[in-house]
Amino acid sequence: MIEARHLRVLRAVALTGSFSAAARELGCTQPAVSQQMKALEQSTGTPLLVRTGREMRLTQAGTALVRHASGILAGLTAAEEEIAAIAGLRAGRVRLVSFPSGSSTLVPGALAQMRAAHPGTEISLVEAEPPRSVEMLRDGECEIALAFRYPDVRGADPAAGAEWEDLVVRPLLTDRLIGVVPEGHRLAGADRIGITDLAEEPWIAGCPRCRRHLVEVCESAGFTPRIDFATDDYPAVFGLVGAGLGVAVMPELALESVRPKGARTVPVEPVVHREIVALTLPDLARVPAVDAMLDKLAGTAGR
Amino acid sequence: MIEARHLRVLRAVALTGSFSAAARELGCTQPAVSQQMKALEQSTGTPLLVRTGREMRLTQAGTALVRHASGILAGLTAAEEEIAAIAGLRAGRVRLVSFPSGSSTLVPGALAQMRAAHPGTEISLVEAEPPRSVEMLRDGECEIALAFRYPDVRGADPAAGAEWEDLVVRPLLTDRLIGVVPEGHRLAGADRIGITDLAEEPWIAGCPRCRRHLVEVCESAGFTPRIDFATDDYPAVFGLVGAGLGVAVMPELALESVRPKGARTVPVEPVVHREIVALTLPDLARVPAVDAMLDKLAGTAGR
DNA sequence: GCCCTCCCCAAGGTGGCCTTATGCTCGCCG
DNA sequence: CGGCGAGCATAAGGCCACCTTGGGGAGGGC
Repeated sequence: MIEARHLRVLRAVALTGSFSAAARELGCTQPAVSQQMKALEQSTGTPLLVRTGREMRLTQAGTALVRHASGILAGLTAAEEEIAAIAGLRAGRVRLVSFPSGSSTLVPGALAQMRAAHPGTEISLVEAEPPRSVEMLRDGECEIALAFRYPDVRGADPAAGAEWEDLVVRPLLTDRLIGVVPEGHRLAGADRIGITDLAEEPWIAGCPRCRRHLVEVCESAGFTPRIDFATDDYPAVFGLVGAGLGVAVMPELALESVRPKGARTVPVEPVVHREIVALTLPDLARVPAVDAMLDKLAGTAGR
Repeated sequence: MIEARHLRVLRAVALTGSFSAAARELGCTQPAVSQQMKALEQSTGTPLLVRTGREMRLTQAGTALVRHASGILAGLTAAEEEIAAIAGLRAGRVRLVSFPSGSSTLVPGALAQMRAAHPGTEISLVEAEPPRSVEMLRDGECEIALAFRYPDVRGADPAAGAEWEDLVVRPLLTDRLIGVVPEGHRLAGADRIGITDLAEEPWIAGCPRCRRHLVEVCESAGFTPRIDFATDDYPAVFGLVGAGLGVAVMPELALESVRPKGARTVPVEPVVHREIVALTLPDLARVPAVDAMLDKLAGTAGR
């Protein structure tokens, strides 16, 4: 079983023509070179070097091995360089999965920072809502999943925290839910409204996860919301609310990129927070490009 | 510094998808694989594997390394196979240097045997007289040198034995010198003649080495030969003797391939032996093709 | 003839590698 | 829901490989 170390030594010997010179070039002592060559000859089972006293020559097998060695060692250094490029952030790919309102706000800034700081890296983005995005992360389809979670409302959902316990959870920012009512609504001009003020209204809910949380919040406030519509699309929510079909709550982050046409936003009490986090696998968190991207995401979220 | 052993293990892990399966395939235990992979990740400085609990996946750096590994390991096995072919006599080159009367008698038979026994080997032949052929051997221009030597006549030539003391000397056969006289010579019909019978004759000597030995033999017999001609070419010796220009002695081996035209051969006393040997370097004697060729030479000489 | 270089050899110490044994987690199944 | 098997990590122990130091021998150059 030929080892790369043997080939490096053999090449040095073939190049310099002596054990001592090879040892100097390799930064070790001459007996070390001598032993390596003996070991290599033993592992190949045939003499590779001819010691004539004055000079060191290669046998036919030795020249054949040196001929192969150049290619093999070139392949090895190429591999090492590619790995080093990935480790040194001169290359590397990060596949990011984000939910829609995250990809429109957090991601672009972080992506720009990443591209500026490490031009060699490639960041790709796919949109998916949290349950699916975490699945993708576990299935190896991405390196980072942006997700969000709501705090336990009734303490009855231990799975919310346990769901990610084997993942690296990096908090990015916390936004809050804002009420959305039609322009002509009786509460449209209020400074703030209580959630119970909307108990009798028809609701327009968001994604399944948000919808479930909305129900929990309302139920802990004492009522069950009547949900007439559900859509992931925030402009659609505004459209529905603006058409007077109901009320809604919406993450503050979503407001940054959607114009509330025909609707008014009003802070809601009690304040409901939504925590936005970046998720990755423990091993992937140690990958430089992933780690750097997490930093950029956190940095973008911090501002 | 990536080692070939690491790549073999990594490839097995990537192929099987688990450490245990890789260990079974490699014929070692699972902790061994685990340690190897840890060492490899440490030497590359970046994670290569993602342990998700259920399955083992590669990171980008890992896939890059596996991609390189296939080429590197292919190169290594190719090198090992070529070496094994040389070691197993399915390939290999032996450059033979012989003196003329050897190459016309010993060499052809040995070469035919070698070709029959090991068709993959290549044997080349160059002619050179002993001092030069040994020099070629030492200079790496051949692997085997056929040479001859005469026993010490006066014990005054320690160099004759010392000349080859750092070489492997393989005796092939011993022939003897035969006297050559013109057909009409007074001793042409003798059963055998003493060397002193030729003390007053003009001599035709051979190569420098043979000539020197002739002088030594004659001087130890009590006279100094008068050498009128010297030539390496045995047919020329016969021609000169046949023309009555002198007498000569000649190795018995040379008579096999030269017709003694116009001259008669007569055994000479005291019998003078010439030892024909194959020379090689100690390291080269361990090269299978060289060793096999030495065997064939000895085998041919034995018959 | 002396010296320098180069190689081999032997001995000692250190580190790596493999093994066995053990604990843990996860997924499966009765 | 608890048992169970598979798979990985870790720790400890033994062994081997490797490197270093020190000494000896041989060859070439001044």
